[in-house]
Amino acid sequence: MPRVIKHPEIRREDILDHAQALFLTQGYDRASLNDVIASAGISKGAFYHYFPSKEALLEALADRFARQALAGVQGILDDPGLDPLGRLNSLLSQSRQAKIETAAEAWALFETMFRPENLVLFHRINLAANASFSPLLVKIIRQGVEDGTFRTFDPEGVADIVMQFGLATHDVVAKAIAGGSDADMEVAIEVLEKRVRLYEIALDRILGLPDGSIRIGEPGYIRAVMTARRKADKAR
Amino acid sequence: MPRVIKHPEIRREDILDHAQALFLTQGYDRASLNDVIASAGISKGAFYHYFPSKEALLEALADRFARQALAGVQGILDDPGLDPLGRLNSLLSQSRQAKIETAAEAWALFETMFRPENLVLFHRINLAANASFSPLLVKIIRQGVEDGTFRTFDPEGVADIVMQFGLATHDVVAKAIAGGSDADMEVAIEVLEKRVRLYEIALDRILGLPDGSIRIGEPGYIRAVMTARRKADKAR
DNA sequence: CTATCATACCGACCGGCGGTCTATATTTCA
DNA sequence: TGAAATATAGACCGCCGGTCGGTATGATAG
Repeated sequence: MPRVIKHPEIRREDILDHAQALFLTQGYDRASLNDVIASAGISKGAFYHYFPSKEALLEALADRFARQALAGVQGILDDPGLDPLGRLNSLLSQSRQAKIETAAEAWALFETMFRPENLVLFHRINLAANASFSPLLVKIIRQGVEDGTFRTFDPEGVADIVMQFGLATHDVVAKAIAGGSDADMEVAIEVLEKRVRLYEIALDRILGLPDGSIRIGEPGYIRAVMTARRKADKAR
Repeated sequence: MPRVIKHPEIRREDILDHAQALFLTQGYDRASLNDVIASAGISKGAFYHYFPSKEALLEALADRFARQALAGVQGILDDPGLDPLGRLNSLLSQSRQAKIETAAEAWALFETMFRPENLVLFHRINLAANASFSPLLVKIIRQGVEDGTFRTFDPEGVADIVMQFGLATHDVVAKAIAGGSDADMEVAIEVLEKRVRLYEIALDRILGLPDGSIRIGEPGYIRAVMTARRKADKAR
């Protein structure tokens, strides 16, 4: 039987792909290394040739996630068509408004990301994302402070709060999505929209802006994700 | 050899004590069940008589933590000597101002709590603490809204933000403590105090209070913890 | 074309893990 | 006092992440 040898980088990405699928569905702890190598169709020796440990695999996966997420938004920083407030709003609504047609994917992600068995994976991704997003945010806020749009004595701190709110929003969305009946969903949507409004106003005031300046995502997005969920449920 | 049989509840607490010591020093994943039972001086059979799994042990530990933490503050809710703002401030500074003489303990806790291997343990504790603290916070904020001290349309949301800030502060403290030289420490203290001031002002504005109303802990607390750290370092 | 060597890969094997199970000791109380 | 309920012991199980000696493959130099 001839051994199939792919280009090293492709093989590495291959392993990451299979690991991602398994980790997201079963969790980092529950998906064993044997599962990963079986899924990828390689031997243990091959795996340990590319990664020094299961832990390192997790780390690489988190890095890849963060890099992909960052790639989608880093154009915002230098977009000459936007002022600082516009940039901040673009960044805040990016992941949400992006493409409503992928709401089903968004649901799948939310559904898996906040399951407790994915805590470790999620935490790593978060660390990596934080490390790449935070400087971007800080730059935007600094630009705004310089041109007088924003008022704050601690741009890094505000950036941290923005990241916290972003994460918390995802958390609330995940909880809303987890709900059962249609009535539950409507209530959850209301709660969620109230929460998002609170975060918007909070950021307005922290940055010394008039209420209504900051806009986090489209309200329709939540309903779109929920509808995608309903469809996915029916399909089962 | 006569078998020593303690009162069931005492035995359970005993196991929790030993597990706590091991989990906090080595982390939940690294400390094996065998380590726990060896430390507690019991057999595997005895352990599984009291807990259905290692996971359940973790859960019980988190619950105990949360219960202890809550016990220290629940008197605040009904303290007739405090108005809503006073209650909120008491709650916010409680864990910090409490007893400066235990700064060494506080350092030990911080030092261990934020180590990555304790992520799982810490997350559980946090969930449990959140579940018990949040209703308390919501009640206080509602009281304030009713008597006109606070202005917000989403008390639960504000409570969530308060919890977020509290956690983030701990995180920043932990990072500050992790630093190396004395100069590093001074810088870290400055950053931290700036951050706390930001959180205070943010909460002021979110709740429609004049700047300077909310007070999160004593500024001296941080320095006290840092000093305790320096002592502990020297002792080693 | 061939010898050489680093790279890519294989899978049996290892210690230790969380958890199960059967047997036994101890307590409780009719 | 004796039987049922509770508490404890520790050998054992399947599986996990990781190691290791060995083999196949590809690039390079003579």
